[in-house]
Amino acid sequence: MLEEKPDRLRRRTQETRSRETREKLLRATIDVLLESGYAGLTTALVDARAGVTSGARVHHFPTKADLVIAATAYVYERCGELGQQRAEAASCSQEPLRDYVDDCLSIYFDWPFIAALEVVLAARSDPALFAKIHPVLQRFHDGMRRTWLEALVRAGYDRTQTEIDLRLTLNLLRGMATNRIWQNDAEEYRRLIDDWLGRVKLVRGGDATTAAVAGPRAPKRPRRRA
Amino acid sequence: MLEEKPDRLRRRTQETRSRETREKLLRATIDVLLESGYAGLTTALVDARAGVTSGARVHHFPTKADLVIAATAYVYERCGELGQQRAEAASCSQEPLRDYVDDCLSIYFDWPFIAALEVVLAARSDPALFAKIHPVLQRFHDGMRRTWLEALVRAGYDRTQTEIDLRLTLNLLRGMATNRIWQNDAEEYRRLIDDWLGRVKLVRGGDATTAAVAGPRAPKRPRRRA
DNA sequence: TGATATATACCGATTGATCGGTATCTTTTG
DNA sequence: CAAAAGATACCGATCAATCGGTATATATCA
Repeated sequence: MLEEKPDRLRRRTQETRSRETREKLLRATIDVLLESGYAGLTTALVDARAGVTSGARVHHFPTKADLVIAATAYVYERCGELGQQRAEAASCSQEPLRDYVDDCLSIYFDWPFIAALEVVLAARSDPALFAKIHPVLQRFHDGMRRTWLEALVRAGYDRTQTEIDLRLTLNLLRGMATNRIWQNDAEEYRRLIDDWLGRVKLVRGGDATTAAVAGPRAPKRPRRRA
Repeated sequence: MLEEKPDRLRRRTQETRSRETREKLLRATIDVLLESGYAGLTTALVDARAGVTSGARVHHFPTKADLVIAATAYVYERCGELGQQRAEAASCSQEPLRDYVDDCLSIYFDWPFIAALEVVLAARSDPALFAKIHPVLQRFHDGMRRTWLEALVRAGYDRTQTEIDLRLTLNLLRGMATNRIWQNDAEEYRRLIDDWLGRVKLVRGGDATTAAVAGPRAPKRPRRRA
């Protein structure tokens, strides 16, 4: 009864097997979270989606909470890395605040926001879950804010004002993202965002048509407050 | 066998009994929704909170979904009425956009938003629930937008620009409200809102210090676009 | 008015299904 | 072989909904 599996298919170390199963489970958890919500997320659904038995799941993630937390952290990690890359690229862009918006949109107008919101809302009435999820969120948001702030400062933007601009922009987009759950009027969002970006330019540079466009090339600190 | 119940306690019509029970159930549903979330909302919890038997609940609201939908509509109705009153009062106020913000805050920075978000997010993955909840949301938002827009126009604001301002403001506040679920930094929100209101004034009137303040007393149409 | 009929409100035990978690056994890897 | 990984069977708790029945209010009519 010798196994005749070709060598190219063998050589599966335990670490590899383990990692693969874990990843399948995490991805499946996100999928189910998006499709059925936290309330509809059952371990059986995750097992089926991942193509894994319940025993395997329990082996890696003893409880449902462990699974959800790990999945959320997994998502945020990817998003954080992506954001960092984009921020770096944006620091020598023509319109870095627009790049920030685009980066936010890729999170808030897409599945990562939905997944996170499902978990956050569930954690609202589950102290144990909240305690574990809070540091993950905190870390991600602090990192993103810091990364983008530095990138914009490097591009010649005023630090104090930009800090406010970033926060306003983020909350504006987050509000739209929340609304999008039940009403997705993409055209309206686009118009509002354009209008908003126009105002930020106006306030920053004093003149709408020249200031921000000059941004990176002429880092002469175009400040102006109140 | 004459009944000697004093007259002041008798005369409970069926309609009265019915209304009382229904209202107790709806309030209890909101309470449980806020305390335990949609996932943690069980009919037994609602029964206990309302001080009503399961039979009574079923009689008025056959299914859990019926209960939740009715409760949500109940909340939105109250909020809509309140908003209408506030908008009317604001049309002859010193700073009506600030009044709009305050009205929004009373909804978004308080329990109505939480309750609504729980339901909306649940409805996201429950088509039947979604179909029933969508008209309720649509109606409320359209009403509020229209009410406040007319109030501000009456106060002398430019219609086209104000429509955008209202939408931007709403989404900004909604974004903060969503963030508040897991991180409540009231002081930061206050600063951001002030900054935002300052910019809106700036754009509208051309001059930050005079334009909007002049609003109601001198409704000389302080328009000025682009 | 008062007796009767009917409709509405309410009760609570039960049920069938679901779900998270445990316990145990088998397979794979080192 | 030993230990990690994975599979299978099962348990106890929970929950939404059903259902047969009682109590109260209202309509009908003699």
